[in-house]
Amino acid sequence: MAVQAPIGMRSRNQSQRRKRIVQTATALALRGGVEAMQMRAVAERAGVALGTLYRYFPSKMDLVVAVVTEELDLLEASIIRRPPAAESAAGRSVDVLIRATRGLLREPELADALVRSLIMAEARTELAPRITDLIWRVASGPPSPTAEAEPATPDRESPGYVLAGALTSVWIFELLEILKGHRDIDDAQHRLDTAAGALLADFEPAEAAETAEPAEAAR
Amino acid sequence: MAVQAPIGMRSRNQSQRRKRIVQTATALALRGGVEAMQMRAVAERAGVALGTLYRYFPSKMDLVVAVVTEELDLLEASIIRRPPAAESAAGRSVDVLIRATRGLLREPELADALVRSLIMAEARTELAPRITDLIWRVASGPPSPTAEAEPATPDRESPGYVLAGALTSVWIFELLEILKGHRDIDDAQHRLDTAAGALLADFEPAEAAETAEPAEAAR
DNA sequence: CCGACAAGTAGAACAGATTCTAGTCCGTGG
DNA sequence: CCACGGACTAGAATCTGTTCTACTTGTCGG
Repeated sequence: MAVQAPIGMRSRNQSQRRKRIVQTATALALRGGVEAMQMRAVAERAGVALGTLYRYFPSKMDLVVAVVTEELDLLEASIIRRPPAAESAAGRSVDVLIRATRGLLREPELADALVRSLIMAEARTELAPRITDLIWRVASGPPSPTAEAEPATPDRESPGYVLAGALTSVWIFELLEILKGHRDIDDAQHRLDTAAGALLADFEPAEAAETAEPAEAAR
Repeated sequence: MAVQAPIGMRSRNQSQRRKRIVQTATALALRGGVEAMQMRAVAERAGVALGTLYRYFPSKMDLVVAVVTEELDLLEASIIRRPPAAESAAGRSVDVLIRATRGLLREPELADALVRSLIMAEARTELAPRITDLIWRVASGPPSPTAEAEPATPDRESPGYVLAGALTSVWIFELLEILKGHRDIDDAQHRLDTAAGALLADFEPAEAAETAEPAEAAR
C-alpha cells in the first residue's frame, strides 16, 4: 500500500495526516454520533493503521476532543463575526450561549460529543475554560471591533471570572438537558436568563476594564 | 425497571435479589471504583447469572445509578440529622454542598460514579433534581427543626428553584474539577460561595433572608 | 554505504459490556 | 395432572476500545 508521498518534510505530512484523521472522525461523528465514530472505521477511512491512529490520539476521547475543538473554533469565529448586541453583560452572554446552542443543535450528535467532552475530558485539553473565556470577553466589554486590547488573559481568580465559570456550568447543563430531551431551547433560554441575570448582575471586568468603556461601539 | 405489582412471594424474592445485587455492586465500587464494578464480577459475587443481572439493570449505568441513589439517600439523611446553621440562604446551601463534597470525597471512587451518573444518566432516574430539591429546601427554610411548613413540592418553574438548579450545576462541576485534581476543596468552596452569593442573593420563597454574605460554611 | 531509529502497517490478541442460545425450574390456570 | 409462561442459569458469542507483535520504510549521522 503505502503510497508514501514522495519524500518530504515529515512534519508537514504529520499534520496533514492528523488533519485527515480529524476530518474523517468528524464526518463519521456527524452522522451516527460518537458511537458511529469507531476507531477502526476512522483508521480505515482515513487510510492509516489502527496503531497510527492511536499514536496520534492515545484514546478515543482525545480524538473526540480534537473534533470538538475544531467545532469550538468555528463557534468562536462566528461570535467574532457577529458580536452580541445586548446592553447588559448578562444579555450579551446569554445571547452568545443561545446562539451557540442553536448552532450546536443543528448537529445533535456533535453537540452530544461536545458536552460529554466538556464534562469528561481529562486535563488534556481544557475545553470548558474556552467557553468561560468567551463569556468573560463577551460580558466584559461591548465588543469594539477594532480594539484588540480586550483582556485576552482574564484574571482567573477574580469574582467576575468565577461567575462566568458558573454560567458556563449552567449552560453546559442546560445543553445536556436539551440533548436528553428534557427541555426545549426556549425553556433553556429562560433559565439561562434567570441564572445569568443573577450571576452577572453587577458584572465588572475586574480592573483593566476601564479601557473598554465606549458605551455604544460601532457595529 | 418498574417495581411491578407484587405477585406473591416472587416480588419479595425479587427485591431481595435486587438489593443483594446493589450491595455487591456498591462493595465492588467502593474499592476500585466503577471500573472494578464489572458486570461479570457483580453477577458472580451476587450469585446471579449475567443474564439476570441484565434483567434487573439493563445497562451498567443503571446499576451505577442504583448504587449512587442509595448514597444520595444517606446524604439526605445526614442533612436532616444535622441541618445547616448559616444565616443566609446562600450560606446554608454552600454549607450543605460542602459537607456533601467532603463526605463524597471520602470515597473518591463513588464520588466519581456519582458525578458521572448525575451527568450522564438518562431520563431513567432523576438524580440532579434531588440535589436541587435539597438545595431548595435548605435555602428556603431557615432550619426550623420543628416546622414542617416548608412545602416538599417546590414550584419548579419559580425563579428561586431555577436558581437553585443553577447552583446544582455549579456544584456538580466543582466536584468534577476536584475529582479531576484541578482544585482542592477550599478552592471549590470559595467558588461556590461566590456563585451562591450571586445566585441566591435575594432568595426568598416567602420569607426574607437579606444578609447574603458568602458565609463561612462549616469546616 | 551502514546501522540505528522513528514512524508506519497489517493484523492478531485482549478486555469488558452487552446480547444471544438452550435449556431448567416453578407457580398457576385449566 | 399438565402444559404454559416467566424468571433463571451457564456459557458462548459479539462488539468495540485498546494493546501488542512482527515487519517494512524512510531518514540521517558517521
